[in-house]
Amino acid sequence: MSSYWLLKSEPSVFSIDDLAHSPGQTTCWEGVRNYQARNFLRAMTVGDQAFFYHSNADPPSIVGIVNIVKAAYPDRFAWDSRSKYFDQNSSRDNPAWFMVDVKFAKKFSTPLPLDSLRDIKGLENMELLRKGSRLSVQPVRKPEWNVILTLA
DNA sequence: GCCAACGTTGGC
DNA sequence: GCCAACGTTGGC
Repeated sequence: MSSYWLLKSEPSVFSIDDLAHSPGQTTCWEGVRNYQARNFLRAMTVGDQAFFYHSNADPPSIVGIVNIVKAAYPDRFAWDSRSKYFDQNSSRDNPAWFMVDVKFAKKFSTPLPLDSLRDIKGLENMELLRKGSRLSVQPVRKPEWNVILTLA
């Protein structure tokens, strides 16, 4: 039984087009530095799907779908002192942070702006729409997934 | 640019 | 263990 997720990225840093133009249309999803988000990353399995969300965008929107193609493994950027994701508390012996690999699956012909999702029936409890929600990796319930697919 | 919401840090 | 201070996220 596969699961559904939502991944946030600032398009000025890494957009869905960047992913589509990456080698093999695949990238590692590095830089998650929040424990709850990390735990969701570790719960992912190959075959899971995720919405690709553009945060800090105009307008912030769900823009497509990616597939999880590699389950969680240590985030090596946490070990790189030159990386902005460096964390001295993460060691090779005892990694604190993890990443998965995601592959481009689909770009919606029309993005779904955050604002347009707020009054959609069936999305009332979606994490993305919760006031103050900041999780960059979040689970999506199957009914929510299906509602959004229908919209797209 | 503002600021609300949230997570983390560290003094006590 | 509490909580104030601080830093970050991300919508607006």
